[in-house]
Amino acid sequence: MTNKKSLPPYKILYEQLRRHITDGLYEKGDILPSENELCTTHNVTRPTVRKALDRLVHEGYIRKKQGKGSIVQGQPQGVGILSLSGTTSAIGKENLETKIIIKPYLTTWEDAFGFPLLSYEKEVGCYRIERLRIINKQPVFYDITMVPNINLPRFSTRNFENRSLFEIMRTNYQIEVIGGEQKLMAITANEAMQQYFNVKPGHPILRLDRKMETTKEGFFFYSQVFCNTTDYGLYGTF
Amino acid sequence: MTNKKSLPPYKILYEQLRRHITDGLYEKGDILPSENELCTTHNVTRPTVRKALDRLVHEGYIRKKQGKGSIVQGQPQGVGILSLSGTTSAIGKENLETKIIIKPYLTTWEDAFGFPLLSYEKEVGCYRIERLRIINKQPVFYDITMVPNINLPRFSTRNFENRSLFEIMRTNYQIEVIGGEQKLMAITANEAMQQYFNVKPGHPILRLDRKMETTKEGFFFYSQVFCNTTDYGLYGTF
DNA sequence: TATCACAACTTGTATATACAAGTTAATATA
DNA sequence: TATATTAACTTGTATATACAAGTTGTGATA
Repeated sequence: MTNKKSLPPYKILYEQLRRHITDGLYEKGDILPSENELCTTHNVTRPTVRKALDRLVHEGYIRKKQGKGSIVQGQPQGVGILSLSGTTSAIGKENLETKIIIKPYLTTWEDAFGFPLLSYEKEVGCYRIERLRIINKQPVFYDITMVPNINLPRFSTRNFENRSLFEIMRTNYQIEVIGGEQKLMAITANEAMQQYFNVKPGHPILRLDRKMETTKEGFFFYSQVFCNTTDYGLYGTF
Repeated sequence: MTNKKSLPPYKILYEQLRRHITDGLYEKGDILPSENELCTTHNVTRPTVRKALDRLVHEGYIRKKQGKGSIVQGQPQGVGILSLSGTTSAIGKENLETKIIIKPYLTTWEDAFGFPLLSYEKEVGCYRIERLRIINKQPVFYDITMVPNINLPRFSTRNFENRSLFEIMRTNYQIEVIGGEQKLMAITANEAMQQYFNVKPGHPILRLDRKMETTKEGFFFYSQVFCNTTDYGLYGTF
């Protein structure tokens, strides 16, 4: 909360409502307080409230109905392909277990999953982390993330077990994902995938390569997610 | 243009700017006229202009930079997984050829690709169409679309060859896609896919099942897209 | 010619106000 | 008790105005 006061009021309201939804204070189907009510309780005017709500609409948290209210959609689901969420918020914490296969370590870049790197990114090296996501005791996602080594104190000593990388970036470094690019393709399982997902050679695997753009100018990070979609496809709303 | 006059001014402006971008009047990197300039030329006020521009930002057409201007990003790319675009706008018309394998015909529903159907949807039956999308002479997408038979005069006689279904819905029926749900998974090629994509058994295929929600209340349509991603993965920004 | 300061532009954020259009609740009447 | 009408709520759309903060261009000066 150290720098919350410096945020514009519409962002404060947006954050609070978003957190209320993701924390379950509002459930799917609930109706948020009306715009007028939010004006009163937050001491702002209606255009400010509407700007916060519009962003919640844009990100899939709520849906508005003229004359009725703002209806909670619940948390947008689907691994980041459809929203800015990371895997954790896509699947939901209660069903997802994150296992750190390789803790973050500082290294030089391999390629950034096919995305071109800028020269200063190459210079600073990156933290590389490998994780396995398990849903109901079943390995479903294997992902590799590379984060450039730019002003990330104590990054490699943080606890990533069962925590969202997006949340860690956001709360510890004030770095928020604001967009990015991604590529999707179907491949067959290589040996690492066969091992992690316990599947046979030839098993189809979904691969998602992503370049995340952030609020910190010139700071991108990269991830590659392999998904065994036999039991859990990727699902999302848009 | 028959009902353009009944649209609110911010939507008219949004539509015009969107079309200017998709038609290539503005190219990636160009800067749109300033907000003040758009106020003058469209005889509206700045909040109205900003609402139109905000929607363009939201959909990935432009990016705003404080003090500088609204920078054109070009058309958002990536098959619908990341935006409301259909396949045609995702890949770009010049590289994409759409071949109608089975013209739209009225039929009863098979299941809607795993999405539950409402009883009135079952009652009215649907138009089913199968298409093959070819990029640089190479079949890449095979898709099946089912559209409920609700007030769609002359639907089955329209020309879908090399045209966007989204555009046809939009211009002929004033039905716009406003969101939806989708599922993604990796499978191996079945016999139809082996034939259409000219691939061997066991070849990995990306499957995308979608339920489109529209501006017409209670009107959804459904599609299932199979992608051979060997040469063309799905790409998008978000 | 280069540099600095300032003006003039841009977008970002916000208040205030008003009316349109949709939904729901309350009240009157049959 | 049921129905219809109206009031009171909701979101949708818009104008007007003001100041903050970022970027760029212009003019003055060294």
